[in-house]
Amino acid sequence: MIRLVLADDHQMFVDGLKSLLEDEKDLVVVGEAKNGHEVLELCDREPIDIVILDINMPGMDGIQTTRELAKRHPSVKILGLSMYNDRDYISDILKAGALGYILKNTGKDSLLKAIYTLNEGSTYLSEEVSKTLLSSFMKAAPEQHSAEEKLSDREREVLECIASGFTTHEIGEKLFISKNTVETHRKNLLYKLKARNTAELVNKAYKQRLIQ
Amino acid sequence: MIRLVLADDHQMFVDGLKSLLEDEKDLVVVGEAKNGHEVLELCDREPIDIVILDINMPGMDGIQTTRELAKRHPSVKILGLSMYNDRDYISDILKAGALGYILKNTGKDSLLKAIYTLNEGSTYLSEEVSKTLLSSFMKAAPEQHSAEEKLSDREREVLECIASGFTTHEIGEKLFISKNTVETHRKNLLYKLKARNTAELVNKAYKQRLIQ
DNA sequence: TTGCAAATCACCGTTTTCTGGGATGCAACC
DNA sequence: GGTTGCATCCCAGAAAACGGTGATTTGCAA
Repeated sequence: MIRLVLADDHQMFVDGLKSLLEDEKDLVVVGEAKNGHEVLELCDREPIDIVILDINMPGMDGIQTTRELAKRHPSVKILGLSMYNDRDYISDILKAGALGYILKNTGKDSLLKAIYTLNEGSTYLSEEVSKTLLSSFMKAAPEQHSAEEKLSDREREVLECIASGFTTHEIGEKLFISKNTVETHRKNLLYKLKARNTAELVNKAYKQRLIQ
Repeated sequence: MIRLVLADDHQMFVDGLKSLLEDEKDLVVVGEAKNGHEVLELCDREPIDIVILDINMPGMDGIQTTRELAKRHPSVKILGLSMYNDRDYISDILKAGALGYILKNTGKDSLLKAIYTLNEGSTYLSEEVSKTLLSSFMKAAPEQHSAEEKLSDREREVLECIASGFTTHEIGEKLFISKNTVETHRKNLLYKLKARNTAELVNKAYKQRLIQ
């Protein structure tokens, strides 16, 4: 029996969801909440498997609630729910500790699938959500070809050392090459990334996701 | 009927997986690959629903393959597979365009669940993987207060200029202060962020989200 | 009012980076 | 068999960063 809590400030939505979920034999809704504080109280009081949490709630919102809940009750699985297929919402609530995210316009099937998947500790993101998150990931890493492909393995290695704060001499010792060689790599890196000095080099390396 | 491609450089593993998957009536393994190039060739030749891809392959590895595949055949769903529950692996392959990630030590059930979930375009991360990713997310935004609050406005301003590649002298002109002052700010920045030189300074500034 | 922290400026010697050369061996590709 | 890219090594002068120390002004808060 999976024990659920529903949290949404629209009572009618909660009622609908509740009736829908209780058609399932192995699900039971043990509590409802209109805001974050009520969710935390419910979870403090009795063992809960999954909290289905609207992101947009008055007072303590879904993100904050998730963060606090993940800290106080790490075993409770959190399913984020929202009308908006918004990259920042998705990313924020996942970072805060939610295991899944679905949109309110997705069907019953998707919701049930999310619940059962979360119940075993895995992650579920519905189709549209996956797409949004991926496309933003892809955008975040634009033309790798611009520079990434132009850097040799050795150059990348030296680049990392430079960013880590090692001097040319230290890098030479670390990689068992002469400091002159390291200087050459450094020169080539500056040229390839069009940077004026090490500071800008590290900056551009970050922006082009060559490090971290 | 879901059309699969299996990619792993260990033939025995591929064979085992294949026999396991073909017990399922609605799955068919239409190709096998030992490296990234073979995967791309297979997907160029015929329509594929899901590629199950080992991350650690000789030659073109799983990450690169995913990136290229996502570009050439966006409709193909990619399930990352690896022995290692490594945050960087997981995050890299998801950023590259994979929809799911499971570990080789997970059972048949989890694999099948992943396949069916991916097939409808949703995301699947197995339990351990979710935990790893979450714990790293949680760690990724720790004490911003540690340093952020300690930097003065002026220091932040100088920091940005340094990261942009301006020299001390140039920054002085830009901010209408003496280059000596800029040097002092630079020194204080190095001290406060515990960096050994500008390169590490910019690096740490990024990691602590002080810039960009 | 006292005290502290931030911002400003200064000096100076040492270390490191930056710049712009030149050079060789090796492997892959055409 | 030639070209190209990579890694390796060398040099030397100019520019910048680094490290230490000290000082003044200003503004805010205890």
